[in-house]
Amino acid sequence: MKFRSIKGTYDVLPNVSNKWKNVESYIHQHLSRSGYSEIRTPIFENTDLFKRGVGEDSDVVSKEMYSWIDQGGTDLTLKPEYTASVVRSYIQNNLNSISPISKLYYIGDLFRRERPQKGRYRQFRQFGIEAIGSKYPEQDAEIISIAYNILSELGIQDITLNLNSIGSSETRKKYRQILIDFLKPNYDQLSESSKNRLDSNPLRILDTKNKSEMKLLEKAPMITEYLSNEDEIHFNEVQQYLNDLNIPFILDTNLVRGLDYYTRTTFEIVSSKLGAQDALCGGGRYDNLVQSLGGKPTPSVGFAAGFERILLAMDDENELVEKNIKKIYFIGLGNEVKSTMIKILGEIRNAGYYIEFDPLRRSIKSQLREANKLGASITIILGEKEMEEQCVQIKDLSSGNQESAPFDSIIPYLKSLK
RNA sequence: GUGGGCGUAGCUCAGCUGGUUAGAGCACCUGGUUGUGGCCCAGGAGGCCGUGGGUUCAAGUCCCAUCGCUCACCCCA
Repeated sequence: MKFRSIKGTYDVLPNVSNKWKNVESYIHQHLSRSGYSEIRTPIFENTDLFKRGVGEDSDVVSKEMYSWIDQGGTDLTLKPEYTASVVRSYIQNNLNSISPISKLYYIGDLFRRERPQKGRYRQFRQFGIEAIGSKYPEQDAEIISIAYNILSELGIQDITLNLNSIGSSETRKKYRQILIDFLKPNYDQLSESSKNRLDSNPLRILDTKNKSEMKLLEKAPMITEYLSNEDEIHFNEVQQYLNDLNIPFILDTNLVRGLDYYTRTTFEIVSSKLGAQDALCGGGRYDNLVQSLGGKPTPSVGFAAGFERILLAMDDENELVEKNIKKIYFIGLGNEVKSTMIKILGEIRNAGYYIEFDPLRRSIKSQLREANKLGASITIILGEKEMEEQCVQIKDLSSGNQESAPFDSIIPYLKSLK
């Protein structure tokens, strides 16, 4: 086969597109009910936006972005994450002047050139929310609870909320040195990648999966011990509100996120139903991002969740099923009938019914089989006989009963069936 | 970028230690009388056995390479 979809991309085929649509519409509903408004930003941005926002040393920026120079010499990048783009728009459009708090959500496709595996694609879909403007812990708690509730209401079982605070940037600077001081004497026990990170980004060593490293880290000093007074008060309040909301969480002092902009609260929701890529959702507070992208200092919190992983983790039985709508199948027989058929079909469709016809000019037998396969409950049959009498046959497929109806009373007849 | 597993019909897979015209189930199409579905029955279509090379009298089967898929490392949603 000559052409196939690019590695790490996939087609959403008709048999699953409904599932996507249902999940998306549920998310739209839930988020607007919570007072969040949708924002859509372009699929590509200036490369520098992500370098500055996400961090030049992060893996995402340093080796996973789809970037190119366009014909005008501009360095562009397909969005590898949404937050930087939303914040750029927030600043550019002065959303702060409309309200001191902007509650935004998004649904869209992102691009990262990673090696594909279960739950990880090069073009993938995320939804997420950003609350820009509040520094208070109840905002953190709300964000976390929205994420948690959406996932559990979608019927995903075995979800766990992991929570941590990585403190303010000053706290982190202090802790960073303490961690380095702890790891240096154990340098030989570190993996290659951790050795490399020791200077560039030692905190990332904390969420290693390497068993011997994990053991070593059990004795490592925890970041939560070094939080400033204010960090700690904030963190305690977040936990208290989550308790008030009855949202179970696990404190995970090794939870350090990969994007550089996070401050204080970080969290992640994982599911055992996934493979190695078990994070359904991740997020946290980013109090410095707006400023570092050129806006006024504005505290913010948000999260992002991956659609592919949600669909993987969703119980098929808990699928949000579409209400059974009555389908009508129009059977036309013979050439003389076509133009009348098209006309009646249009009228019925305009009246709001679900109706389709056979564009292959197949036999009545085939058309009835097709109607049956599609799960139609009614067929309307129009052949030469009916043309002479200016009527159609309306057949109920479950009972097999069939009655004729004159052209001008088809819609009243259909209405009487309800 | 590194490693493991796997590539036979649209889908899920058989094909024993290399040996005749490559099979099944599901799906698809047609028919079971002249214009009536589901069930059933009969028939049909559909395969460069991923690709290229090698070993052999003989390769879907063995070897090498290559491409693709997949899982894991890594990273993250």
